[in-house]
Amino acid sequence: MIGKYVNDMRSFNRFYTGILGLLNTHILESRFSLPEVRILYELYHNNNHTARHIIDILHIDKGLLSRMLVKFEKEKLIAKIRSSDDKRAVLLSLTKKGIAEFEILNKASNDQVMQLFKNLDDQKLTRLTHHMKEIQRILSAIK
Amino acid sequence: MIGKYVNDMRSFNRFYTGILGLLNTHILESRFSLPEVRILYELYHNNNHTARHIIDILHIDKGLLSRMLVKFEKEKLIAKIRSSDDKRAVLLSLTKKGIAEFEILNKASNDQVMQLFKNLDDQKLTRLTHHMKEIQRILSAIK
DNA sequence: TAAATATAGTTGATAAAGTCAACTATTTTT
DNA sequence: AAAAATAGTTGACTTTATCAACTATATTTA
Repeated sequence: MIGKYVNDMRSFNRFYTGILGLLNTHILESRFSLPEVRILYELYHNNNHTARHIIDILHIDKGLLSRMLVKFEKEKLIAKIRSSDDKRAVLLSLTKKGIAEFEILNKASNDQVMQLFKNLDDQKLTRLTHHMKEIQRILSAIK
Repeated sequence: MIGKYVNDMRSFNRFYTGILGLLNTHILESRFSLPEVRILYELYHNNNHTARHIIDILHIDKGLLSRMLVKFEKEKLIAKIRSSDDKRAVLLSLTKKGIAEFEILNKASNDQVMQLFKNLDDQKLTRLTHHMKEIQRILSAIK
């Protein structure tokens, strides 16, 4: 019965919402909001994103994004360069300062996960991440 | 190296944040907010919760919760009864209307997951939920 | 190719969500 | 019995998010 699977997934979703909440607490103590961190992440890993691209990936409101980018620019975390291909669009990239800031956040996030792992031995971690990869693999197929 | 595991988990977290976002879109189209739905869920599954209990489970601000409960009461979704054991505390329970409303939401959430599952065969679903349960089991140990 | 339509991004007005501290009424601790 | 702690409410405020209107440029289509 498929309903059983549905219940299992929903149970997991509630559980994992708690885990994600736990891991996000430290970020909320930083000077960045969660969506801000996600934007920085995208820019760190892929230079010359456009705002549109970020909207598509993160499903964030374009008005909200625009304002956050203005804030980032004011703080000199990002640079905006108008695209020569499409003059409506703006190419976004982290500045050195932006990169440095992100790396601090990133380090803190790693530490946070590390903390979570501290009572798990190597075998458990191997299994844990194996299960995660499998879920990712299975669910990626449904796009 | 433990750093590998950390990266794997963080990759999964980003991925699964997207899945949860996808599944929550329909809820955000309902007349309830996400935390409101989570509260209704708790009350549906455990009668005579106190507000404190819900705060501990959902890590929600008590001011915010208090207001949401007022809203629920106005809409006759919940009933509040002052505890006789502890007269500061209030016991919360869903009314018939609250139960009915929750069941509608719950049905919609099930349908949403069902939709996600529609391209996955039974074997994949068995595996998927197996991995989820294992993750839940491993991570539950770190409390 | 000119007109209509669509898209990228910005801005203003608002609404919804979340935070924080002060406060009342109890209960528990010392 | 006084002091400290807890449950819940309320008010003031900040942060996030939503939505529509708008400018500038690109793309489509008649």
